[in-house]
Amino acid sequence: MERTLFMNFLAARGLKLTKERMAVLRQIFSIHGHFEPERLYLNIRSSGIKASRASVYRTLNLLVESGLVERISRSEKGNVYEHTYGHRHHDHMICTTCGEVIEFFSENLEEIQNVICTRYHFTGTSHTLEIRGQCRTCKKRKK
Amino acid sequence: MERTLFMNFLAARGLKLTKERMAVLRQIFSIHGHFEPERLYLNIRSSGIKASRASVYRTLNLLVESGLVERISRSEKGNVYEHTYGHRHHDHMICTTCGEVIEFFSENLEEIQNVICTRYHFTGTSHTLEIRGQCRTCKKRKK
DNA sequence: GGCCCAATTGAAACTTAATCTCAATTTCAG
DNA sequence: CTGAAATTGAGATTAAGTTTCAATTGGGCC
Repeated sequence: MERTLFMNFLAARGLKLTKERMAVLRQIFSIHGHFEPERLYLNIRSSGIKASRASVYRTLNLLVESGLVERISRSEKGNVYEHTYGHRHHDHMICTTCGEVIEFFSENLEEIQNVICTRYHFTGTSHTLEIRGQCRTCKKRKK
Repeated sequence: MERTLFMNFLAARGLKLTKERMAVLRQIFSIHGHFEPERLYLNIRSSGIKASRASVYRTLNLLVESGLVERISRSEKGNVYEHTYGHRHHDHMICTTCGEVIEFFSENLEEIQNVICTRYHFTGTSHTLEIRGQCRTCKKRKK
């Protein structure tokens, strides 16, 4: 699982397996869905493990490089991440009022992108689609 | 044109039409394509008009609110904007090898997104689709 | 196990984009 | 033209994220 993959990644780079790095990894994969670095840091803290903000950020970057975690957006108040290992690809809708993130997937959308790539002789390897607007709740509230 | 639209927007809000705001507007619409706030500020400066960074940022936000300008991404080094008025909406393909940016538009893609939004009771106001991969030239070269 | 050294850590300083403060200035309705 | 309200600029402030560097630690090697 992700633990082994991360260990292999570290080994391949001559990096060390520290308790701080393990704590970050464990915490990230225990979070269901999106998270911000600060929340990650606080979660780790409140779980009794001591790790500095610097280490949390450093490990986060390593995890992104390893492909286990992906940065999915930059909000007003910083980056948002999610772990990708064990997660099917999906896109996001983001409510600009409350910040809620809705995940969705559309086979149709994927297919059309392939068609477009072919038309432009482009070899697509990945994509990010972010739809911004208002979620049901915020839309109602505004009335 | 954009000038009139912006003036109407300001008037509707009881805001004033200042030379600084006009300078920002003029500069933005003279830039073909994407720009960053800092570049905008420097351009205005070097064109002889004096306007502070604060005013540039403040006006930029007003323009986004008015719908004349759109923030298209948040890069490592700040936000990237483009003016939308007089520009048809489009998405981007980015070659990860050479950095080339291909703009494209697909009515199909737009429609499917509307369908998805409806399904999730989400009121989409804008979106960003970025397809990463290799352009024709780089693909050929790699062989 | 124990040695050794490169990698890692934490605390605090730093960086950078963007926002805020507030006194002085400017706009514009009347 | 006048005055109230909005705006401006310079510099202070904020906050996310990175860097610095001395002290600590992991892990290959014997």
